[in-house]
Amino acid sequence: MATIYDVSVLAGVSLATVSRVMNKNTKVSEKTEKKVLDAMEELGYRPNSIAQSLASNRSNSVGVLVSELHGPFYGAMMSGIEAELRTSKKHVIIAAGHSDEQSEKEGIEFLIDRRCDALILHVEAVSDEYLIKLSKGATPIVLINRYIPELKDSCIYLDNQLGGYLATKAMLDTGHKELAYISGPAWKVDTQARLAGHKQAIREAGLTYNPALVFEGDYLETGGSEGFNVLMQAKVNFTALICANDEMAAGAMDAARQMQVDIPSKVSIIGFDNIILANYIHPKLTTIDYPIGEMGHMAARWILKNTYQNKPLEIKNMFEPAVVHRDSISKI
Amino acid sequence: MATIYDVSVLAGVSLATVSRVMNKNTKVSEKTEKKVLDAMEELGYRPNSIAQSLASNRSNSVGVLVSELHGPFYGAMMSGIEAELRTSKKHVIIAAGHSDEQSEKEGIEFLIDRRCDALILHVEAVSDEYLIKLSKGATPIVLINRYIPELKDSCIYLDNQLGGYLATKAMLDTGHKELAYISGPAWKVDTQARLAGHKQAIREAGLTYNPALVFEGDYLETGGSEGFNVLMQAKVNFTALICANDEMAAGAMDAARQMQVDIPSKVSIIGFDNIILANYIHPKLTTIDYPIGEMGHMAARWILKNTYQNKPLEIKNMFEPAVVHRDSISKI
DNA sequence: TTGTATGCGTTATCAC
DNA sequence: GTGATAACGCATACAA
Repeated sequence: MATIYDVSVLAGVSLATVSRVMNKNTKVSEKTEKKVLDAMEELGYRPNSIAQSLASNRSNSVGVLVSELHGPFYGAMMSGIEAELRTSKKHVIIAAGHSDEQSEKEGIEFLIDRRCDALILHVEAVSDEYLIKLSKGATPIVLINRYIPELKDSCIYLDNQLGGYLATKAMLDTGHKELAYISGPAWKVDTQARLAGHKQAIREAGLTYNPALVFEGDYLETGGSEGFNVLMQAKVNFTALICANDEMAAGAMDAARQMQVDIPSKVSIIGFDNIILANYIHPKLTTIDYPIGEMGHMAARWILKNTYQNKPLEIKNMFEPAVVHRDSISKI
Repeated sequence: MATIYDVSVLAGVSLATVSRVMNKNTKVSEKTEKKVLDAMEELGYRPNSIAQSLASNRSNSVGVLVSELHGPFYGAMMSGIEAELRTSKKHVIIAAGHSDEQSEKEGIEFLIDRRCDALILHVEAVSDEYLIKLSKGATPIVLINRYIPELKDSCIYLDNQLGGYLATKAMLDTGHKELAYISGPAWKVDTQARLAGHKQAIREAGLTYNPALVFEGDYLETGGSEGFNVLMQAKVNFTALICANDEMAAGAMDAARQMQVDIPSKVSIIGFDNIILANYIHPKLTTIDYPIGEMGHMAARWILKNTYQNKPLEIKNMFEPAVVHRDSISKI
């Protein structure tokens, strides 16, 4: 592979001059520039970005840590990030954290060792303290889907409580008064926020919150089915079921079908996240839109602005969810 | 950040010795090793992988080019790749090609410039010639989901024709004789192979292939709906519909529901790919399993073996699809 | 076993 | 406007 040195020899200029025409930061006379460009062309020269990084202390890469690489949610997020970064010639290094503390920490260290210029983290298992300490380090970080007061400017998050509120409100507004709820794992912050929104809506409606109508799921389809079965067998009545994510809603719908419980005439269901699946199942799932792709874009833009000083970009930290009306809720 | 130099000073040894204890390739006395390790610990030393790469001419990173970052298919693939590579401390740099020739080429150059040790490519738009020429370069490449005779040892692919054959055979075996087919875009190689398998099965069954029963879709849900509608409006009868991928099958099922055509009693449907969606829709979609996650693993293993000389790993180039029986086919 | 010296391909700070 | 030359942080051939 041709190096900058080869180019300089062929062009009959110094090594520094070649570097200059590449980086366009210093004036170079037109004719020497042409000589250099021609030499590059002839040699098929491609800069070695590793060497560039070492010398400039900039890797032009941003590390992204997600829980899983598969799944519709993270796909949309990474797609948003990549699209935004690509236009600025930055690139993405990915790692998976698997929602496990040790694994998440390893992933983060891994990315820092690669000298990423900044990190976009979607982490669930590490503590706030760890992240706060991390943010004091040399590598800027932006948090997606997590809100930490001390780090609020670098958090891109959804108002999960509002989402839980809106989901519940959608049921209340259509006349439902007996509401069941399938939540995510209790330790997750978004689980807590969504449930808090649920309670808030119930309170505002003058109803009383009944823990017997809540089932703790796992954000997986199976948890949804299980939750539906458990709730049906319990001695509680409900006409509406709020699921903390779409996958559990799909599982619940499946369980309902097996029990011959018609959706939505017998039980109305609403999901959360608006993953692509929601539009495919039958009846099409009414859900809460989680603009994760847009949030990925925003996280990338945050980095473009704060780490690469690109432009005076507008940053929006908090995103608001909205109800996507489809066919899984019926009036009562 | 502490450098190898800082460590050497604190440990009272030479710079080279520190490097040695890191790379474990040369013998170092136990006590000096301990001195070094302690110094590293004390300084919180983390090797600069950029500098390592420059000096060793190894980036320990493999570039992955996929068409899209979102979507269940690529997610599963990347997940397989990352899992396999992570265990060997290699990392993944991703780029998206968007099924566009120019974009795919840019992505590839981008990854090569980053001095990836090897590339895993899922490309559709670039020509065989381009890839053959590329393979002669310094960076090893492995192709996923593409078969090029000249490059066969570095291709990890599915027997798409067999898949098309099996899908059709599944219909024939349950008594169907009037088969409609919704294909992908004609220019794609997997489209062609799947259709070829379809024709082969028809031929073997002693039936005649009727182009009027084939609709060219786009591998998207909308293409499936459109295809179903077009086929229904045409003056052709069919009791079975073979879709070249699951998304189109889902679209077709949706169109069928709107036309009050019951699946599978009136029309049986089979998909292709076995994306996660197939298990969520109703009726659960019978389809052809595409072990893309496993193939991602294998591609990564190929690189571990050929580029990093890791172990005597077994490489399987061709994967065979299999029918996943669910609920969208009924006997006739 | 350990140390010295050189190179990897750039960028950047000086001079001129 | 252009050219030397010193970093950048590490690996490694060669000595000792």
